[in-house]
Amino acid sequence: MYEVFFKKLAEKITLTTEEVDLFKTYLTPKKLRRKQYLLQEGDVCKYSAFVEKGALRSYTIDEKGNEYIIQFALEGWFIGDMYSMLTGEPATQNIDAIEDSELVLISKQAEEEIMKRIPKYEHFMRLLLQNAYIAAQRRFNHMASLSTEERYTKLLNTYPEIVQRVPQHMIASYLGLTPETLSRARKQMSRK
Amino acid sequence: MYEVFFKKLAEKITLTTEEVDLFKTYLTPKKLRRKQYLLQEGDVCKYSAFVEKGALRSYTIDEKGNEYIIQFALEGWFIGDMYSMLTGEPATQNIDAIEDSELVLISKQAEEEIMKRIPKYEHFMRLLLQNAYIAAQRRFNHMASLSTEERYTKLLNTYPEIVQRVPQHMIASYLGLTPETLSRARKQMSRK
DNA sequence: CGGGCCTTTGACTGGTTTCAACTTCTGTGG
DNA sequence: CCACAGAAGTTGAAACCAGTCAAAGGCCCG
Repeated sequence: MYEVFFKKLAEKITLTTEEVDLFKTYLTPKKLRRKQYLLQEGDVCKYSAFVEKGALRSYTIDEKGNEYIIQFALEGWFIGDMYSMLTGEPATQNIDAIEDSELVLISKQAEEEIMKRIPKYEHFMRLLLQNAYIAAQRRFNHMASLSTEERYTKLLNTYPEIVQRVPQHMIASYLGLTPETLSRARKQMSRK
Repeated sequence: MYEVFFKKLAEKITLTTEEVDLFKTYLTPKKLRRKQYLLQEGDVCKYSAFVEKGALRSYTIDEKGNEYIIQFALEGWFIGDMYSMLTGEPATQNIDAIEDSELVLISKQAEEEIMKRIPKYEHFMRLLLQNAYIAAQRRFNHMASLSTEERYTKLLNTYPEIVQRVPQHMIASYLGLTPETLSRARKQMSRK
């Protein structure tokens, strides 16, 4: 149980078997069916979720019903509405499963407890957040400076798994495009 | 010396006077004139900088010479090319001063040392990164879902200081617009 | 006081969105 | 296992928003 999760931790920090056992007492497994919500806008986000298996997305919806995908999470990724979790305010994001998925849930209190008792975990989270922030900056920059085709190509090269497993209209949303525009860009590109 | 810096730390963690003294041995003050570079694309980023006074920006430049502003940093903010600093690879970002500024520099090694000797500092950085990441997600979302005018209004409400102190064409770049488009949007808005 | 940078304004262009129709794929129930 | 309904993807035409290029005015700084 929780293999992927502890493998992920092991990439950055080393835990004793006692620590692993202690750690596990704070974790909750959860399965999600395709299209099932982990979090709906308006609810308070109580858990950050680690993906053991499957694929999720987080997104917001505006007044007109348009979806804006913030993040995908495949195996080995964390997902959650950090702002809602931090402040206890209602979430602005929705999170649901793109495929049948298996998650590891960590509540806010659990996370704090773990960090207190296993400080290495805070170190791990700092490194993780650092990478996430760098990636966010880079994504931002690409969004601003690259053309439609370049953005799609970049995604294809950086995260081929995502492009393979996620429906195209969600990819479009993630890239800040309409499905029609992405479809046309792909057609254009295939002519080469 | 370093008043703003330690006030910032005190918002999240409490240091003893001994710890403060120890901390100071790792810090380097630096003054920057308006338009002076802290970091140029191609150089390796050796320091993260904390702004005691003044205003800086980080940005990238594409082949055509267009600038894309990633971040502003006023008093109390950190700035640096985290990716370059983390990996030791040449920076892709430029950082320069918008006003005459006073900085506190922390080298990568210094940072690691401090975290080892004062673990509370790693806690502080985790919280900081968490907020930075949340802000980045939110900015991203606004970029995708809001109109030109709404984006400008949002910035005006969230960071009025930035809009006041930073030249308009840099605001435009930060919002992902040309200076002309921002100028027209402002005109439009003033008609109300 | 002068020169250069910043901002504004105008005309034109082009890429993206929007709306609508059609095709293809998928999964669910009979 | 097939049939069918809904979802996903494609294609076309028209409208629109922002970008580009060019020029003029204003303001700041040396």
